[in-house]
Amino acid sequence: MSSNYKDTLCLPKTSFPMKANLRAKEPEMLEFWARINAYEAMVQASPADSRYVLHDGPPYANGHIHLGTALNKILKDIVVKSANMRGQRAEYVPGWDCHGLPIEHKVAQEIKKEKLDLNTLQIRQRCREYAETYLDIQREEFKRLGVFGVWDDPYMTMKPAYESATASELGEFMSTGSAYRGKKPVHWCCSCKTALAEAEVEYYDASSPSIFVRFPLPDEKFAKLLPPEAAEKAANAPAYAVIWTTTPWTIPDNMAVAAHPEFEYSIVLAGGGVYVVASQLLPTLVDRFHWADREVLAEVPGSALEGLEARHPFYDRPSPIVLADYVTLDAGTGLVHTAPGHGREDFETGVRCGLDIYSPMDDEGRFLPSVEHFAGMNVTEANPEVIKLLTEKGHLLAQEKISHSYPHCWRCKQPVIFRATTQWFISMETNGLRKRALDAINNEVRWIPSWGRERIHSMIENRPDWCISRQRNWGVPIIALICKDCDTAYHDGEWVKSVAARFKDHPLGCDAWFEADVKDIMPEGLVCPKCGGTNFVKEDDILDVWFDSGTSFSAVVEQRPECAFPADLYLEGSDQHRGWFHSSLLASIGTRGVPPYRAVLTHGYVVDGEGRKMSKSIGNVIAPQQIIDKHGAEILRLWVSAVNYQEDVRISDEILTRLVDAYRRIRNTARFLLGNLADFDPAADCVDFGEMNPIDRYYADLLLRRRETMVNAFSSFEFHKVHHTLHNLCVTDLSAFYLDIVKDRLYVEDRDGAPRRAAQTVLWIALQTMLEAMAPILSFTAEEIFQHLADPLRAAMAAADAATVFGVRPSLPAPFLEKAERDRFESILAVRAEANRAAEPVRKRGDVGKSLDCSLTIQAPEELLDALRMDGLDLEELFIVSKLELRGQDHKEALPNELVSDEIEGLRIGVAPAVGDKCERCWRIDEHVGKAGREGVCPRCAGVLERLPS
RNA sequence: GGGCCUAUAGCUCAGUUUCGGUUAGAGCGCACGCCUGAUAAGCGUGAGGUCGGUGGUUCAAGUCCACCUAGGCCCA
Repeated sequence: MSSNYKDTLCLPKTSFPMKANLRAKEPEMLEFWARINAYEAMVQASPADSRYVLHDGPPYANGHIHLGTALNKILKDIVVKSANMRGQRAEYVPGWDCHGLPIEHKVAQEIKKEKLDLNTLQIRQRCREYAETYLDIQREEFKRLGVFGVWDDPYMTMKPAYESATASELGEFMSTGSAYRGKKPVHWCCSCKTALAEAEVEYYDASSPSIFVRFPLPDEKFAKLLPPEAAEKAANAPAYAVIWTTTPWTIPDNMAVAAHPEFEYSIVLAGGGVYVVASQLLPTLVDRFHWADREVLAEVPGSALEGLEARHPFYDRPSPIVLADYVTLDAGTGLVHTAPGHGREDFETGVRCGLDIYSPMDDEGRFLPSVEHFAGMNVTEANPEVIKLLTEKGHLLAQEKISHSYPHCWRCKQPVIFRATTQWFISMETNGLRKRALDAINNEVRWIPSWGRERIHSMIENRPDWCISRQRNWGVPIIALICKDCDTAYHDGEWVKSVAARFKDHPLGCDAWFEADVKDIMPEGLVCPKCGGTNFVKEDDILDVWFDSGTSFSAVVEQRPECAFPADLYLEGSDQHRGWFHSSLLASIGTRGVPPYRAVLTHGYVVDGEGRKMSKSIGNVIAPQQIIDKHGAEILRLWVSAVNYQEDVRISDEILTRLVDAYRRIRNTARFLLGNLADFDPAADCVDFGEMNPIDRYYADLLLRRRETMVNAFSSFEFHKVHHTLHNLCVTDLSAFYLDIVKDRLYVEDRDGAPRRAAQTVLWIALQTMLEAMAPILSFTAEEIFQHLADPLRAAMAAADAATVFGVRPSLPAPFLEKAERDRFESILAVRAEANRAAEPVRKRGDVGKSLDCSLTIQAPEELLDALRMDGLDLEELFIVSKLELRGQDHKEALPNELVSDEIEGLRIGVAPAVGDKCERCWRIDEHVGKAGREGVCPRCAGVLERLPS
């Protein structure tokens, strides 16, 4: 009986399922998008004359994607999709970084396992295949995330055209004179006869000799550091600076002694000599050197020692004292033996102080014939001989053995040495590269967040010249010819570019260089400008992979029709201030004079729920695939949108569980809107704001304001603001307020009557607002909603032929309500909140159940009563009660279950069960039920039933 | 060891800039109710915070300064 009238209601109707079943649905949606080419449809729906160029930083084609790469790609996808949704054509050309050591390593391991002996071209082919394999794997993984782009035509740094562009940019640096050949110490394996990159070096403990050596210090200026009486005592004793080293074999290549400018040094009279050592280390040294009767003559800061001329302990040459702030007091003497050809810091000191970068060794680590005492000896052989010679000269103060962490070759496990080698560099100064880059950082690029500016600025400010050469196979060759007779390099820029141009037309790109005979490459009649020789060999170094990716502006942004130089945005993790942002800036400033990007956006790292980095050893690594398998890629996308990615972002089971909850809420809200819009045709049924009641007007305006907030948040890349706004919109604005309020009207009133159509008009605005905000983030769900829209709705939202939500460009009006009207309505909502509070104890007692059971009496000051008496406002509807009465302050008797408001001065609310019978159709309680000619229903419902078509 | 960054309810975020100024906010989750016409839904109420720590400036500090702790990125 009670359900007799259910069929006469307009209840929601939709085929949109409550349960998302993302794991199963997402692959279907991806297929659908591929079939209709949704990416292309999205791009084509945006005008070509308003472009937005996000240039993809290429991930390395090795291994599976991880949460960091997923975060990065999803952020890019949100940027691209939101740009299109706002009407800017943003195309996305994904790329991969293919050359370089990690791949060459893996391939080398395979080759070793298979016991093969391959030449350069064969190795390169294996590397190429390896990169392709992982590129394909990653491409599928990225697509699975719902990321849109030209996946069937990505850029790759190993494609012939790309390699040609890279080599050509090198030619440009050669032309301007910025590129040069120079010396630099690198890790060197004497048994493999090769340079090793940092990644190829393994550290483990080894035993080394540890020796303390005195360097004669016969400098007149030294005596001036002593007070007069001390100088007298020292007058007849020879002076020495004392150093410590664990690599005796580098003593022959010593060029200086380094002191820390701020440490205090003691000048000590002991054993007939005057010694300089760091004061703090003196006690340990006294024991070690058995200085029983020592006397400290003076204490001076390291800076006072600068420029004193010590002498090499066995060669007749100076070894000046220089200053360096890497000197420590952990061990040794506080004075550091400096061999610029054999250590990284030593090298930098050498460059800074104009020392010779001296490293007279061959590829096997044997001293050259020119080296007195040690010619032909390798490191192991030279160590005892150096110690022997120092002992003979009387300069060895102590000798021990020490076990410490020492670098070894990853391949042959032998200890490695530092050796100065010939490398190629791009000068930071020659053409003012450093200064121009710093200017661009300060004036021409927007850094988001703003501290990115300072970070990259200090890196560029302090970096040494860019070493662009690697002694490897898998990369773009450094195009140059080396004179066999005098080791001079020929690298004319135009010639380099002409060789680079050939790579474009070779099926394997720069393999052209490796397979070519030098005769076919060298310019006709080339003569060495230095020695007049004509015997040249090809340079066999390759380029640093950062040079490869750093020239993507040339290979991709300038060339692809989807892009335009300079790019609007580069978007990567904050590690790329040193990496890709850095190399791209130098390459572009160096060859184009302008930065390659207008803005640079960085995101943080993905860390676990406690803020710790993910690592295999801690066992806290979460793979994207795990999350996709459990929750779906959509939840991962929602996570990206929810967190503030400018800082490190946390992920954990709890965080994901919360996001699943949020997802369900958003989905259900959309479902409710769909259900209640099933019979709505915007073209025919929309009601003007001017004809709506105050509730509809307020919420229509509120939705438009929320939309404005979200559109702005997208523009400023504050996606977490979009997320919070969208979620609050669903939870509070819609579910807890508007939807709850207008359910009555939607279900009960005349299907085609103005009151119901007005509510639907607001729902229609809500749905469009949601779809617009969801599409870039919750792409799968937005599309699913779009596909469930009834035809008239879809036609109203998109061009008639739009087959995908990404073809939609909603046109909604700006917010329209005057502030005064908003404020007035909000003061009424504040009373509503108090009414809820008042009803709670009555409900707890069981006197009333749902809100509609209640009858409210509101007593308030006249001013507030005026506000409540708003034209056209049905307070019973707004408060969702069956009866509501207002009364003035002059009433003194207490109200039933009275609540005296703490929040609003003078407000009292009484709550009682409403009087009358429950209308079987609308469930309101009314005194006139059954009295309007229909059994069990109120007069309002009787009227509606009367008008129903039979 | 150096440069840059981060720290506000169990979780995700507001509030800090240009102006330091009532009782530090939201949503989720949680607890307790209600509803059964959004139903593996929906509504209501409530309890949760020494604003990482210490010290300083000030009439007044989540907000400004110094130091410390924990964590992250990049270097050494």
